[in-house]
Amino acid sequence: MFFMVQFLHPARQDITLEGVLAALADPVRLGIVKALLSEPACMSCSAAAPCPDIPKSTLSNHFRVLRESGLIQTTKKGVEHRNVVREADLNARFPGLLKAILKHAGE
Amino acid sequence: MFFMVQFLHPARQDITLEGVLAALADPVRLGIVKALLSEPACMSCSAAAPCPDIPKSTLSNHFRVLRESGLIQTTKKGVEHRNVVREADLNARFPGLLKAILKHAGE
DNA sequence: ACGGTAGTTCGGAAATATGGGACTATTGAA
DNA sequence: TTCAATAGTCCCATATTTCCGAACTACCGT
Repeated sequence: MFFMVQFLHPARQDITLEGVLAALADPVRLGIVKALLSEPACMSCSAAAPCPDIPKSTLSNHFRVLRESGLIQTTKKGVEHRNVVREADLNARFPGLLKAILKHAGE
Repeated sequence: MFFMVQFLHPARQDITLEGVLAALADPVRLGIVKALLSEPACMSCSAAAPCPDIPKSTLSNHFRVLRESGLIQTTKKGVEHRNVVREADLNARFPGLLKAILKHAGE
C-alpha cells in the first residue's frame, strides 16, 4: 500500500490561466494565498487557513487545488507541510496577474 | 405567467472579486468576454459564443453568470440580446484587474 | 513502543453545472 | 393578421464537482 509518492506540481509552462482563476475564485483559497504572501517564510497548511473551523479534509482539498493549479509549492518538513506561493513562476507565466488580483482581495 | 421581468445586473459596488474570478475561470465565459471586448459594438449572445456547437441552454446559463457577476450588461434589442462588458464599472471597482486577466486569455 | 499532531484518502451526501425539450417574445413575410 | 423563423429563457433530469466525517499514514518526542 503506497501513498503520496510526491506532491504534484505543474511545471511553470503548464500553469494555465483558467486553473489560476478557478483556484483563486474560492474565498478560502484566496485567503490562503493572501496569508502566504503576507509572511516571508513558509507556512503550514493549518497556519495559513483563513478560519480555524474549516474541516481538515476540506482544507486539504483546497491545498491540493492550489498545488495542482501551480499557485503554491508544498514541501514536507517533518510532520507538517510548508507552503509558498510560486511568485516567480506566476510572474513569469502571467506578468502582473497575481498582484492585480491580490490587490483587491479581502474587502 | 410572466417571465424575465428584467435582467439582473448588480450595482457597481456589489460586484465582488470572487464573482468576477469565478465567472472568468470558465473557458467559454472567458472566450465570450474576449469576443465582446474585441468589438466596439454590442454583440448578441450567439455571436459572442467562442464555438458554434455550444447548446443554447448552456450558453444562456453562461450569459446569466456573466450578468450576475457584473461582468456584462445585457439589453433587449428586438429578438436578440445585446451584450457589453461593463468596463467602466469593473475598472472603477477593481482597477487593472480586467486588463491583467484578459492580457493572458487564449494562449 | 506509544501518544500526539499534521495532513491525506475514502466514500457518501449535498451542491452545482450541463443540456434536451418546451416555451416566450419579437420580427418579417404572406 | 396570421404564420414561420429566430434568439433566448425556463424546467428538469442527469452528470459532475465539492464538502466533510471517519479512518488512515507519517513523523516527531518521550
